[in-house]
Amino acid sequence: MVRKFETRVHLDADDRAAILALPHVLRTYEAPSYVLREGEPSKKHCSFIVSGLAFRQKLAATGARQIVSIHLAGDFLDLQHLFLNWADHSVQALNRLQTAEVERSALQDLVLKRPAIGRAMWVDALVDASIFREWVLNVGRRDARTRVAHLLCEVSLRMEIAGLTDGQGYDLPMTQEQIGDAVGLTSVHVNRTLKALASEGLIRREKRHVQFDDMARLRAVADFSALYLHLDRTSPLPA
Amino acid sequence: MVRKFETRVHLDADDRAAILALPHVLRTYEAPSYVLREGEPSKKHCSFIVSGLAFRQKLAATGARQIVSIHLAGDFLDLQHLFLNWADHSVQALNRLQTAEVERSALQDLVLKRPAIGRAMWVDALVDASIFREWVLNVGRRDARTRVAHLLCEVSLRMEIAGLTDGQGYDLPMTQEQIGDAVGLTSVHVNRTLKALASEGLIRREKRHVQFDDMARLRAVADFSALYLHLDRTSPLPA
DNA sequence: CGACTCGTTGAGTGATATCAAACCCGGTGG
DNA sequence: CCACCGGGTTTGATATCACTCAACGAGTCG
Repeated sequence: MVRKFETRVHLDADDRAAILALPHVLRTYEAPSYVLREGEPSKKHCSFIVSGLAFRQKLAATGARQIVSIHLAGDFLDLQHLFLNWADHSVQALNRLQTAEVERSALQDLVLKRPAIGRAMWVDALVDASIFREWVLNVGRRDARTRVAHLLCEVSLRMEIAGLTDGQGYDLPMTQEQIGDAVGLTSVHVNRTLKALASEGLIRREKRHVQFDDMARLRAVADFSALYLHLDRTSPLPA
Repeated sequence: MVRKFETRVHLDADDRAAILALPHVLRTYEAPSYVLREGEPSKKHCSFIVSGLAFRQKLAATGARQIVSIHLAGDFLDLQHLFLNWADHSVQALNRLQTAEVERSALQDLVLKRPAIGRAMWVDALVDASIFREWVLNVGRRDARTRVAHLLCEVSLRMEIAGLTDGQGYDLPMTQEQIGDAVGLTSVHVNRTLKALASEGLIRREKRHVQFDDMARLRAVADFSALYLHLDRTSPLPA
């Protein structure tokens, strides 16, 4: 399962063995529990998602919450803190979440000493950063309709890639309040926006299941381009 | 000068030599010129700032611009793309900008094969990501006053650390429109907000020079905590 | 059958955007 | 030296998107 993540980025040689040899602990979290808390010193271990969804969040002084990214199977949860001393944000489970934990120091070693693995991790971290940038744009410069459409598109595509859906629809286990916190809107306004999208025929939904009939049109509305997800396999530099 | 950056993160052994041995080219950009353009394939070289300021930006379909981060002397400009194939955003000079360029492949090698250097670069990239997250929060969940105050605080502190100011004040070579694009507001509203901050005695300004009399109070207003900048030297894991 | 969380809807408000004009100032050219 | 120009700043008037407050409905859990 760790391997699944590795191959996604680009082929490795035999250091695949090194990864599989990593001692790891499986762990499950229930719905709204914390994997990591803002302000804590970094943990001794580093975890990534085996199944389920999680999100990163930060709090403003007013108490307002901002969800900063969403993660699904195959994503690292605290790669972002692998080399830092303090957690600058919290990570929380969105539904039943299964993670695999490995020793932080062991992972650091792997990353620093095995070039192929290091490269894979770099790609992962840089793509995460790219997503953050896109979110800054999303939240900073797009109107409500575009914002939530964009979120739906991103999650859809990433789920599809992770093999969790066929791109036609999926269950998004987020409350409208959480969606609002992710795109910088009120739950009330998210509700209205979702209804508007539905009445335009851009999405269909019942409960928390979302369905897309015309992804192309939705993407147009969402100002969505998959470029920032860097889905192309990164070459070891064209040599 | 490359060294300055390295020591900032944490001491290295003799691979300092490896860095200094890197062939590099100095280059200067004038005010509004591009260092990198969104959508381009990654360059053959990787540059970081010797002097001057630069910023990253992305465009929405409406033509609206979002500035996604600001960089000053010592910052890497395209570390963010070191292992990716396409630029997902543009980088532009804010004033006269001097950069040092090194071969991308040479840098990759260094990062992947020399653990100490790799660690330093990791820290740099992860801190950048942390700043992106803070910006998502800033733009998503704070009101105008807090947003621009926060931007002023961040730039001030980072400049101070880079030795470019004493924290009492500095020249911010951004138009109000650019400030707006950085915090997700209109230039008009930025103007009003700045005036409000000034009339509250939180900042003094003439032209583009900003002066702080009571940084503590400004930070309180800005909801600013330096935690996300991860200024503490990162230890190679407490061993 | 409460009690709770989440979703939905309405009415009223407010923060920020939009539009437009005036102003300031450094630069340039006559 | 002055007139003009252009980019940036400042200000006012008005518009609007999204927020707030509040209530109600539906589903779920004990």
